[in-house]
Amino acid sequence: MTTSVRPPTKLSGQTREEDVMAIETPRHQPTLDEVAARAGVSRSAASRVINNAPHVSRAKREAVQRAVLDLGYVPNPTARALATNQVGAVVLAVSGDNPAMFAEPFFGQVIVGVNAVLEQTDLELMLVLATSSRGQAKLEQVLRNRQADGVMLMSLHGDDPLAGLADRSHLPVVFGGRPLTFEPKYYVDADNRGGARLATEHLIDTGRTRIATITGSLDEGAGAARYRGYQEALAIAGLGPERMEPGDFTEESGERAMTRLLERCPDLDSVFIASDTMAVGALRVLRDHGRTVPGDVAVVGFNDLAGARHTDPPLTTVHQPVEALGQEMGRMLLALMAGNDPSPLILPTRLVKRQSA
Amino acid sequence: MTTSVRPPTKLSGQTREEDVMAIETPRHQPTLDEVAARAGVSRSAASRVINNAPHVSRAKREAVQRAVLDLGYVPNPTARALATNQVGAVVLAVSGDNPAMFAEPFFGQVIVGVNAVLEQTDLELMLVLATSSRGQAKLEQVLRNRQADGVMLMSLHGDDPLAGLADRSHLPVVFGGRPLTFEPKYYVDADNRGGARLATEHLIDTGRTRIATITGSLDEGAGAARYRGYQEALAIAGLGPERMEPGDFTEESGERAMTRLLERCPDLDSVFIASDTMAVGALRVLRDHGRTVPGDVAVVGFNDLAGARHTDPPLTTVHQPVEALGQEMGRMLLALMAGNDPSPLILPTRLVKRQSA
DNA sequence: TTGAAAGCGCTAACAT
DNA sequence: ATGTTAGCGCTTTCAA
Repeated sequence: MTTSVRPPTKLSGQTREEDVMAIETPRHQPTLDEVAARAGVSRSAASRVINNAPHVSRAKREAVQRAVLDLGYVPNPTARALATNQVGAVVLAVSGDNPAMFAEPFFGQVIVGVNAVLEQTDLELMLVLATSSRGQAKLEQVLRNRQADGVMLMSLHGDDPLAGLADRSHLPVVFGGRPLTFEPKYYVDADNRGGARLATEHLIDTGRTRIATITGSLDEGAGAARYRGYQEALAIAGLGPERMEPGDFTEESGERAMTRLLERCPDLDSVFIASDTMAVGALRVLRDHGRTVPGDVAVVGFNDLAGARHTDPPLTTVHQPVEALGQEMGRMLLALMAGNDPSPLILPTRLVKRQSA
Repeated sequence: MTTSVRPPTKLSGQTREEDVMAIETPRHQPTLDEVAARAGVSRSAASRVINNAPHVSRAKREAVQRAVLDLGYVPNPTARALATNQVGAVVLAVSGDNPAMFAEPFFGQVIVGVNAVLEQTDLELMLVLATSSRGQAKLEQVLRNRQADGVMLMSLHGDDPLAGLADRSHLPVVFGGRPLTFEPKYYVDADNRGGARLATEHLIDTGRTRIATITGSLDEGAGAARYRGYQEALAIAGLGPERMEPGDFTEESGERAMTRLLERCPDLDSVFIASDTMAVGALRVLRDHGRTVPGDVAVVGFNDLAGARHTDPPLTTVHQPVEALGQEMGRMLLALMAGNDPSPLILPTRLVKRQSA
């Protein structure tokens, strides 16, 4: 009945504090001193046991362990952080101009991967959506204040300020994907260029000769790499001229680009599209223009989204191991934090053949 | 060239420490004592200014402010946390048996919403995927150790242990969605029951009389609520008997359920399906069985996923404001942490009419 | 209004 | 092997 300033957060107010005088009264987190007292040893001894450092007699070690168990002691991470200057957390920062972009399933998959490896450790995961200037400022705070022991950076655009931020922090940094303007020392990337080549070569192998492309944002690493893969495949096969129309990974841009492509190069017999999302838009435009797929025009997408199986016709596309990407980012960061010097990683992509090409 | 134990994390090793003797030498984070010294005041005075507490003369206040600016002082959050027992972070925990589930766009959207409101504050966002027992243990750690000042809990199943965990932590907790077994004091939910009624009533209004349903997991709040909405609409219209077949929100379960439904109730003229994902599977089964949509069978889904627009035919479905859900969860948690007593919230859903019904 | 001093809970250097 | 002693950087009594 008392109205306290602190929010009343019990879900079910069934037990009052006084009711329980039993052994289990976990209101108070025991401290290291209490453990030491209970075990009849000095605090440093207790500390040594807890961080299993050497120089502790077997007897004392066991006494401390018992006390820890009895008291249910858990070291206070904040105090430890203050003393060691290590906080026990890493941050995953996602760049981008549009916050909503983060809602794409891609990031969720990456997080699942990252989480899978972090789960094996005692590190916590902080998430920063550095999509607004406010978001960037927050990341800056986190890095400056060392609220994290390591950083993962994703989907940087052009000359993204985040790279500089992370660099200045002198924290271990791993990049997810390579920015355009420089090659980070530590990164995990999907083989976008190779995947695009695979896709284009598949078009070539199935007899197409007038192969167009709709690119993603060319100021992003992935967009540029996929475009280069297309160009390479064409060059190797001696199949110019290239027919390209830029998009920005959105469905609408896929529609617009396909429309323009149809105007500019009515003779095209196939198109490699740098994302499934754009491909969905492009398929609709093709249908509206009376072109059959894959009869008149073969289409290959990129990403292998869940929906790619259900387009009409089902989309042939390039699969990239997104969850593995997250896992490897996590592993690489752990390696870095352990003082190792891991190699950058490029994960293979593969073609998933369905009906559209 | 020196190989240190600490990972070398500079991206571009262009400047050596000695090179810069200029004003900008931000290697060392200034401490409060340094600010105080620079301003010629005591540490407590400086502290008061920084936390804009009263009892500081105008002169000193300004001196401190100048020193802060000069030195680029930022309080150390860890030290502050140790002293105040408030860490400046909140945790978003997602329950569920399958980690991969988190990859669904739903959670990304929620996070975008949560982030939008957290961005206005100095709070950091921690993410815990409590999908494995290890994940649950981590959440337990975080709560026990007070590594967060507040908790948001999502998609709890049946009698999820997370609820108890959060309760015992005595931290402010808000639920995203309502668990089945109890009604939390603070929650934000979408109007699942209302949405299901809307959907079913639409079927009724367009002349359907033999209306079936494919439910989601009935041990989840959303699944159960949508089923109840269907039942209510039928009851109000006097349109029994109900034709229901349980699913679990996955596409495969949608296929299976639709197949069984067609066997059990070959006369059905419409079906309300508790998720778009299941609806995709069901549409395929209907097509395979030669039933036209919406001619023979009208179909309404739930969620309004991005893909719902592109099914064949485009799916009529119930839209829920997912990003707003995240925002309101964030707001509610802030209110709780500020010592207020916010009301639980149910966000409206609405029917999006496309071609399938 | 002001400053001194005592913590917060832990780690680590040092002496024994 | 063990304990003592300083911190880590901040907040917060308390006395002046």
